Amino acid sequence: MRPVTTQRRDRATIEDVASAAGVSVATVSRALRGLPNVATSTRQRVKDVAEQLNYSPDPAAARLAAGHTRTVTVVVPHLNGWYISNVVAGAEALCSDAGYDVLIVGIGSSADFSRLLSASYQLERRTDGLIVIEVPVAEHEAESLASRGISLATVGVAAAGHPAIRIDNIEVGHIAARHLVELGHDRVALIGVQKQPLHSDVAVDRRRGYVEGLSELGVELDPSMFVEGDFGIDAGQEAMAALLVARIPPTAVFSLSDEMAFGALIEMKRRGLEPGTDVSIMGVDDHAFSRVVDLTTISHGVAEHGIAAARLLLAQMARGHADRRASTDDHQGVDLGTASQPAMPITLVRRATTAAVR
Amino acid sequence: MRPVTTQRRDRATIEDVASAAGVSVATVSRALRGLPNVATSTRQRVKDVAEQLNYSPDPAAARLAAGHTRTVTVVVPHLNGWYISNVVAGAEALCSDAGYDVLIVGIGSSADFSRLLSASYQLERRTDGLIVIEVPVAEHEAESLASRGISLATVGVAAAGHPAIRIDNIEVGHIAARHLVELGHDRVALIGVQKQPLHSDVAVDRRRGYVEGLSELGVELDPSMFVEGDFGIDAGQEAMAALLVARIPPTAVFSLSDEMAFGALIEMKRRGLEPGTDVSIMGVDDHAFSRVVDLTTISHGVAEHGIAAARLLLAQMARGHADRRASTDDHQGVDLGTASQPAMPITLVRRATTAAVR
DNA sequence: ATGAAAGCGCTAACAA
DNA sequence: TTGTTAGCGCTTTCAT
Repeated sequence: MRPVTTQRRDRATIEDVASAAGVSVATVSRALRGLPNVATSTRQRVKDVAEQLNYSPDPAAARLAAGHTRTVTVVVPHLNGWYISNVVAGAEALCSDAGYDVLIVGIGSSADFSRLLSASYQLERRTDGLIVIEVPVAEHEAESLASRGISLATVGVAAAGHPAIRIDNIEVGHIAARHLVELGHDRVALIGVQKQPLHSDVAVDRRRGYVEGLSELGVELDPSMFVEGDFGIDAGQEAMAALLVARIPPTAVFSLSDEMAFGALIEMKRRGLEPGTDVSIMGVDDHAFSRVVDLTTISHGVAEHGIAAARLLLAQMARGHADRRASTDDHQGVDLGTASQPAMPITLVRRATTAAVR
Repeated sequence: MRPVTTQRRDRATIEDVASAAGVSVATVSRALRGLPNVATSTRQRVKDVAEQLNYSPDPAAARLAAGHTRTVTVVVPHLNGWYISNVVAGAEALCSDAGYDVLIVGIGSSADFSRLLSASYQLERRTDGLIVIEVPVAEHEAESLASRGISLATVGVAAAGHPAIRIDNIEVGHIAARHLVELGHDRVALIGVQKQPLHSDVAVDRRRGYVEGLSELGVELDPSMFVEGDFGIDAGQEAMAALLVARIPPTAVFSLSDEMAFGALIEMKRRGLEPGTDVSIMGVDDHAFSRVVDLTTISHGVAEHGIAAARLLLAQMARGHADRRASTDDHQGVDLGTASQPAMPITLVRRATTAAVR
């Protein structure tokens, strides 16, 4: 019964490997990291010894010495929405396959985000890259990141000079307008006018596209038919309640998110109204649950968005490495990130909650 | 146009603070970390200087020197289920408020988890504590963690000797049995027999409680009425389809998760069956959308579970610190973690999908 | 209460 | 191709 004192000294260090393989630590480091200028035979021997000793470099030591962290940070407004969880899932899978640790940070307000970026938080000492999901990034923030050597890819929002995964939200609005008008609706509402704490421009764009689409199709707008919503279920229910008591209620409503549409559905049921028959309603997201209630919606990738963002980020970080290796000299910081990717695909999914006006 | 070479040398180090405050680095370190044996005046001065210099310690350096990481790792089977996302959300919030970085790792198979724990991954160099959500932890794994000084708290699964947040899943089964039998059902089914890649015992326990409850109430069991399901929507739909084509279909079904119940609902609608009227169905979780379809379910905390787990973990880690500080000598590793917490509360939520048998 | 100095385990110049 | 060595920025004895 040995006195378990501490678990000190059972972990192999680079020196153990070096002496066991009969080379210097520098060679071990090079060999294991796939750097050039190592004889194939040496490299193999080192690898074998390392494996046998169960060695792998201490991340903290490597970070301290090398200056980068092999860590990516995923920034989200919250983790309990369907869309965001799925994006995170996709991003995490790819990053961790690529050997990166992935940190996650939930942002309650834009103040939280500033704090994350504030000099004193030492973000650049914690992470090599950021995947920011639906949290707006101000121009000076984007620049600050670039100048600090932190790579960035965004999802659902844009950041000047950095790659972004997004869908064409204007087009989303157009599609909704077209679909509803084709069904003969002309008293149409919208749920989801900005009211979020952390406001991105997805709401703004979808709305704009909707408005544009409607007027192009000659449909008159009634501003009172545009109601607030934070993209959650409850907001949707409240919004629908407000719409249904209007002097002249809408015959169709476009909800900027499926979740709000679900709330709206609750309210309709409460009032004995049949979706599609009494009032048409459609959302955006193709939430897993939309199929359950047969909600017409506009579908886009989810995990795909996370994967795509991760891919861009990884590429950017790899490029950064190369750069650093190549030119120790100047290059104006802010040109990283080939920016604007093509918009991700979206498609209208016609289901039962929208139908021709009676 | 200065040659932006690199962003080197604008970050304050502990030495900058030391010299600016006219003390040694050791004193700065003590002062800033709230250690004893620092004159109040000195401490204040150091703090002021640090603030002014926008100093904060480099995490990698601190980790390397101190041996712990101020990082907690959340381990999940996947991130796209409603329950798990919410648990993660709660845990993340608490841990990051406590000043910990939170890493997230998605486990595809139990092999992935073993890899995480394998000596060569150096988990103890990456994290101080683990929150494991619905990923089974083998006994030797739990011991290994304890001996390596990694704290552990689990959610939805147990790990010998470590605190766990859980609900009484046997009781969940009992509640379901009682509810259905009280409504007069006696041909009852169950959806969700284990079929998951990473199988915990929640399914086993719920089922067992259900079976027990039913027999206690004198209801006969038909094994063919127990069908597989991986807790997702599609599985629920398939399961329900199978049940409905049985020679004698059930009059009520208990789905081990709300999501599977949603799938079942789809199938019922597809066949023109009315939930509650034609067949009663209930789930477990009180998923956000259960309200939308008026699903009877068994509710439990969600974010609360994550928060509770985080709380236990933080306490444990704090205790670990104290221990280390107090006795540099022996103490049998595996006694950390006061283990078994009381089960978290659960409640039956009666809604429209269950009703008295006709 | 404070300081000096020895690492923590690795990476990256620079030499050889 | 390989080895030597100077850090990276902090924590922690051990002195004082």
